Amino acid sequence: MTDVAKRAGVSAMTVSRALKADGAVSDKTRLRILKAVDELGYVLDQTAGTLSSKRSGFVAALIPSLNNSNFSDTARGMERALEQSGLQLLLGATDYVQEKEERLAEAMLRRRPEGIIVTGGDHSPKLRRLLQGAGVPVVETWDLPTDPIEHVVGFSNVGAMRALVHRLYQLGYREIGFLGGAGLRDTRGAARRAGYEAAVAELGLPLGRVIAFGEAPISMDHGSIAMTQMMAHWPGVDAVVCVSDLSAFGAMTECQRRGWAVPGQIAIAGFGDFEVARCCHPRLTTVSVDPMGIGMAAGALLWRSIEAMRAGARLAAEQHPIPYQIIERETT
Amino acid sequence: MTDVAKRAGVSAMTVSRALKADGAVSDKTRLRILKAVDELGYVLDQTAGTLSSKRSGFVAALIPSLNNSNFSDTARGMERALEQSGLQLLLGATDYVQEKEERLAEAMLRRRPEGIIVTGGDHSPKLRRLLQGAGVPVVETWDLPTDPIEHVVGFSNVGAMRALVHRLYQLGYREIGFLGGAGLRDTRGAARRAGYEAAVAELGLPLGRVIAFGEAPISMDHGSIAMTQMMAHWPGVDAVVCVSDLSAFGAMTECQRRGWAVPGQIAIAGFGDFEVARCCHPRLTTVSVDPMGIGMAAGALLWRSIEAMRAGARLAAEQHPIPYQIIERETT
DNA sequence: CTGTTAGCGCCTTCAC
DNA sequence: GTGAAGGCGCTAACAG
Repeated sequence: MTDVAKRAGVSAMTVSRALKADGAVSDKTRLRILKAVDELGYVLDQTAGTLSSKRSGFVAALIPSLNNSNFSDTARGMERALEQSGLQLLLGATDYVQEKEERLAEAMLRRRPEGIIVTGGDHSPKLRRLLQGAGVPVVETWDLPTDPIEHVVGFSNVGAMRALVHRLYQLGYREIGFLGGAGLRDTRGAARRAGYEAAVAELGLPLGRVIAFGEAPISMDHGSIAMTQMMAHWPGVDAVVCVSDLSAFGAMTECQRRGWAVPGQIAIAGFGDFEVARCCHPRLTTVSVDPMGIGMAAGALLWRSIEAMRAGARLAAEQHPIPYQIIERETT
Repeated sequence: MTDVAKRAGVSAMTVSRALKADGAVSDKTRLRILKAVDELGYVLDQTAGTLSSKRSGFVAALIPSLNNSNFSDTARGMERALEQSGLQLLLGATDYVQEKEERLAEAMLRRRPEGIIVTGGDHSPKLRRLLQGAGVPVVETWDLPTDPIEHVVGFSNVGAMRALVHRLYQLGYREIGFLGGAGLRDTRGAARRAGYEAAVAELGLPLGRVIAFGEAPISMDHGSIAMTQMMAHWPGVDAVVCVSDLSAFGAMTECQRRGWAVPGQIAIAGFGDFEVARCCHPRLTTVSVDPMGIGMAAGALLWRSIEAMRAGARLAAEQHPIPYQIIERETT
């Protein structure tokens, strides 16, 4: 910066101002400075800026998986909401593993983010302490935790899956199965299973029609294998709901390969409204949860909270429920 | 850090050492320090550490899209390769837009990454200058640029698509079409189209069987629409190759909806070996390009280059071609 | 194995 | 609108 200053015939302080959006520098001086910057190929060292200004200029977001359009849409929503703020979004993928979430959060916090967004409401005690002690706003997404850390933007996975099963009941299905993952890594998946179990109990439907295997992320292949197992164990099942559209798609193609008519012999419903659900043949019934809306709401809330914090205030914790919607297509 | 030091009865410097993996501190002292760290909820400020040590501890990777398993697998490969290095990987998505790639790269460089990985070999002149002037190792991936910035890990998209068309010719197809995007945003997509055009010219097949519309990212829906257009314009086409498996899948489901037999009436091949290509019915013929292998090779190469740089040396530019493979399944 | 000193590159604060 | 002084929190370098 000193080199640039010398070349432009000003002080380093003036260069610093010229490189800020709102720096009070005359147009003539700024032009001279920008020319020097360009000639020298100078790139501001934000690391030093962060240290002296105590503003890192970024927020961290932790999502379970990059390669899941639900979460990457959420990330795009956050990016869009933060566009005007000047804050950069730094993403980390936890691979559905709490321990990795913890390590990643700590790595982010060492770089002093001005806010942090996490997925779900189920975190290790250490992570909760870390986030609460970080002194920056926190938003939990994709869930409605009973004991939130601070802000929340999400929906009830239990409620959404429960509503789907009730709808299938209305449509006349009487022996409804569930395909999902084993293990508790995917806490939203576990909540959806709980919603399924609550619904079949309420409706007096036969219990136990559950195939749970494999760890998150549950993929298309899982759905294929789980479907085969389901029909082997419970040949009378007339509809299956799946933890996500990906496994629902795998289940459906398995039916097609085996010559089981969908929805004639067996109905299938997914969760998440992925592109494959809209495009496949027949098209999948599913639950749409507006992932980009979650991201935009979370980003906007975090930004308001950061603005409050910069002004020395503190935004009271907010809860934003996001609506979901059952989308009936051709597989039911 | 001073607070921690006081509590542990040592100097700040000793705390700093205790928090590094290889710091020369006695076990007894370290234990006392870690206890104080825990009690105070202290989190190291890496921003200050970066400033004084001149090591930011992260590398930047720019990919076109997060929600594309090819690129997210590449990212996972890079992460795996960098695991032992202690470097954190920070991802940025360019959405296939050069201007956004440029902005993102500059934002990353302001944070002083120790290395940078970009996708493709086609960048704005300003970005090239920026990367060359950054003084850190650069790896270009997913392509074999004729004029690389420094290191390269990739394959020829032209060659891979050309090989696919030649294989279809061997199988007996004589009127082969191409479905892809319009515009040049997706430079790899443009290269694949060039490979298709080279092949049909070489083989003396009828030219012009190309439907190009829509901007990247080309999705399943694009494939459906493009397929309809293809059959309207060129009803004699007996095989289509697609810029990616996603559009190939959309094309196939469109055929199923319209009652066009695949592969009986029309054969379909995709590109990228996405999960949907392995799982759909019938299964898609495609080109597999080992995205995780690209990521691991790129990450390993970058790490060697960073190690050399830290030792005051400089690794000569390397080119790593990654093999691709045609996978014949049920749609051809 | 531990401590002291100095400085990383920028921005806050104050002065003019 | 511009400049000077000082310090952000840490680590390199050197000393013991």
